[in-house]
Parts: sequence; structure tokens; C-alpha cells
Amino acid sequence: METGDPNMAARRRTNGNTESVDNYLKAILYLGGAEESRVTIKALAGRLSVAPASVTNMLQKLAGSPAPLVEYERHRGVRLSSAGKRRALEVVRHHRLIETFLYQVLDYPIEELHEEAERLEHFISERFEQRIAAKLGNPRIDPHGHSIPTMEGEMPEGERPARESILLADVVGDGTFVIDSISDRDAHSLRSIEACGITPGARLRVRKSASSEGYSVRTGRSSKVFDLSREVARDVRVVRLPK
Amino acid sequence: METGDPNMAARRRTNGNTESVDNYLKAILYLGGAEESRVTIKALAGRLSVAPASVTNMLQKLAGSPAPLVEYERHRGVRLSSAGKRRALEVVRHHRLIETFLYQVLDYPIEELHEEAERLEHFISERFEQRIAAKLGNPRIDPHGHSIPTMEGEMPEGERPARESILLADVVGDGTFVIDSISDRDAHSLRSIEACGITPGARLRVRKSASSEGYSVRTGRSSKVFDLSREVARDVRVVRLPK
DNA sequence: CTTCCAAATTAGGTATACCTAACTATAGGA
DNA sequence: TCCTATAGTTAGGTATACCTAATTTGGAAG
Repeated sequence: METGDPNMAARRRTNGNTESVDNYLKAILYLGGAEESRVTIKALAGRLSVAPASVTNMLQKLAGSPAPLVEYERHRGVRLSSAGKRRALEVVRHHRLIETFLYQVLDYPIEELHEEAERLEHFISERFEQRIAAKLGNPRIDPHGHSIPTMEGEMPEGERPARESILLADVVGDGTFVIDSISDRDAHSLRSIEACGITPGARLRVRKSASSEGYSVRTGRSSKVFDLSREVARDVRVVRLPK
Repeated sequence: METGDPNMAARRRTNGNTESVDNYLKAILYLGGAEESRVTIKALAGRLSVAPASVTNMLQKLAGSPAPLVEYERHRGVRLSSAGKRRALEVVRHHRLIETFLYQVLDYPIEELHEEAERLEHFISERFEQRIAAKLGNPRIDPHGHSIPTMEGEMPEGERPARESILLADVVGDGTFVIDSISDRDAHSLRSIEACGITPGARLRVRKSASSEGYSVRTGRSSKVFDLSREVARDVRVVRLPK
């Protein structure tokens, strides 16, 4: 105990943004994609599970501040300002470092990483970030195969998911692949993915499943064959290996 | 990335309480002391750095809910209900486990433990709590010498700070003591405390300082003498050793 | 070139957790 | 006993971040 938090009124985070603002920035970063194109209000509303009106409000506030985090024009969507992008990447860095830490140091099951990281990413200090990064040897890739942005707020070279990666669900015909990354969205899906030994960097031999809509896969040098549903195949990104 | 937090509206924590509610409960626990006596609105307002009117409001809300966390009567102060006490101890457990973890696993300097723990205590999951506890070997004492409440929400036997402990600042005459615990309130004070080798469990030989209002102390079997101000001596609790 | 519809915006409202200012109650001293 | 000072309470207001309902806008289709 012995607390007495003189932290005061504002529900601000380490950085000065609220949790909510961080989430808007992350969503814009994600939806804008590599080209950083304009993001629609509707798309944001969908991703954040919030009414479109709420999005308009928030964006107007963010764009109207002295050092705006977004560029917003009525009816023309929104994109991150460079300050906004830096901030968004910092939160993503937190998220992925925390996931890596939970996985490697605290032995979390892979399907529980996301939820915990999603909460904690907003509340850790600069020091915490640096200590876990150091403890992990400054990792560049998280347990799902995603690149961890640098401390300077940039996506590192050799970005993952790689530009040339495709969804396993989009694979046509048979072939051999390297597993690029897996989505952290759906815990249930992650369980099955892990169960077949799919892990970023591993080799994956794929054959369009005879039955069903799915895929038959073998990982690494294992001869064990697993069947994946189309649904689950949407959560795996792969890069085709030249035969 | 790949977030999409369907976590929704309410800014609720793992447990179902807001950060703010948690802080009220902790403050009542602390101010009520071992006897769990009624706590005044004024004392709470002071501890939480909030206006008395805000305290009244919050207590009315907490007392009026279906499963009240506090017992509150107009003009007669407040105490925790048993549910409230359980909750408060859970948060304290989080706080102290996190401090221990930051100290032992992430090599935080002792004076930075409190601030980080104060933020994170509200946001960690049950799983996180259990994993760090396991990693640390289910510690019973935190780095400041305070008892860590059990998972069942009770203060363990051999409670620390010990009932018979006194403030170093209240010591009269010379003597030998065991250091019981140190306050985590003031980072500056913690620095000086650590600098003289004061650490929970160590032996402390005390002599009323010739000059000044302070105390001359030697720790363990060291012959090095340090001078502590009265101010700093208020942050150290000791138990007198029979001569 | 108009029309219409989906997308966006505005208007007005909710809950949380604060605040200040004004009022009231209680308890201790004269 | 009474009476005032201090503690506590009520009333009314702020900011954040949501909501729904009503309105506006702009671009694609006729």
C-alpha cells in the first residue's frame, strides 16, 4: 500500500494520450495499410466497434488539436500525421514486445497473448518497454511473426508480414511455403494453428484438401498431415518457396 | 496489430471495477488500519487528492450498488464490506507482486517500483498475477518489506509491517533493531534509504545524532555510519531487538 | 444532369468521475 | 445549553467518450 497517487484527474497514459486515442491511431495505421491511404469513417467504426458518429467526433478532436495526430477532411477520410504514425508505432511496439515477453518469459499459451497485450500496451512506461526489450535481446519479431517497430518508431527492414506474403486461404494448387506470420485475432483459431505445428519461419507443405474446402498441410519435416478449414487458413500468411 | 478490441464501451478492469473504485478501496483499507475503523471523508479526500464532495458522491454510489463494496452512513464515515476488503487486498496483492517482479526480474531501481506498480496493478489479469507469482516462487514479502496478501484475499500471518514495529523517527535513545519495512511513497527518500544499506530484515544500530534532529545508523555488520534526517526516518519501520 | 443512397455529419443525450460553491449537521468548547 | 467551526452534503457544472436519431453530402447510376 502506501499509495496516494498524486497522478490526478486526467486519465492520460505514459505518453499523454488516452487509451481511446491510442486505439484510434492503431486502427488508422492498420486500415491505411502499407500505402498509408485514407481510411473511411465506416471502416474505423467497424474496426473499433463504435458508432460512425463517435468516430467523426473523435477525429475532429484529434485533427483540431495544436499538434494534430491525424489529417482529417470532412467526407474525405483520415490518415495519420507523422506524429500520429510515430505514436501508433510506439503502441504497436509495446503490444508486440509485451506479447513476446509473455510468451518467452511468462510461458503464456499463444492464444492468450493478444488480450493481455491489448490491455497493457497503453499503461507501460518507457522504462518497462526498455527493460523487457533488453531482457529479450531486442527481438525484431514477435511470436506471431510480426515485425516489432524500432524504438525510434519505424517499421524495420524486412518487414513482416512480408509484402510478398499471401494468405494461406488464397493459395491455389499445391506447393511448399515458408510460414510468414499468423494472425493474433482469434484465440480459437490460434489453438488449431499451433496444434498443427504452424509457427513463423517453419516450412509448410500444402495440398488442397480432397474433401471439404480446406487445406491439408504438413509442417517442417514432419510427415503428419493436418486439415485446416478455410476459416483458419485465413489467419496464416505464407511465402511461396521456389520449387 | 490485428487488434479489433471487441472489449467495448465500459472502461472496466479485469475484475469489474474501475481504476478509480480500486483506488478508493485501497485508500479505505489503508486509512482504516488494522482495526478497520471507520474512515472519514476528509481523510480519503486527502489521500486520493480529490475534493471531499467527490468522495461523498463515490461512496454513495459504492454503498448503493446491489453488492456494496463499502458500508457508508451519512456523516459517520465509511468502512469496507467484506467484498470490498477482498477486492482491496487483491489490488494490494497485485501491487506488491508487480513490485517484486520489477525488482527481481526486470532489475528496476527500488525508487521506481511504486509508480509503475501503481499503474499496472489495475490492468493485469488473473493469469498474469499467477504467472509472476509462480516465477517468483510465491513470495510473501515485497522489496519494501510489506506482506503480500494471499490469493484468497487475506493478509498472511506474520503480517508486515509488524504490529510491534515502530517508525525509526519515533525511536528514543540508542539501540539495535531489525528493519521491518520501508515506505514506498517517496522516491527521493528511498534513494537515501537504500544508499545507507537499509533493507528489510537487516540489523540496524541506531544512535541519536549528536548534531541535528537526525539519526546515526549502521546497518548489518558494517561499521560505516550514515546520518538520516528525521524526514527520511519517518519512512523506515523497525522492531527493537532485546539487548 | 438529376436523383438517390450510402456514408458522413450534426444535434442532443448518457455515464463516469471529477470540480466549485453553497448549504447543513455534528460535536466540542464556552 | 447553545453555538460556531469543521466536516460533510447537495446542487450544478466540466470533460471524455460513448450512444441514437435526424440531417446533409457527394458520387455512381440512370
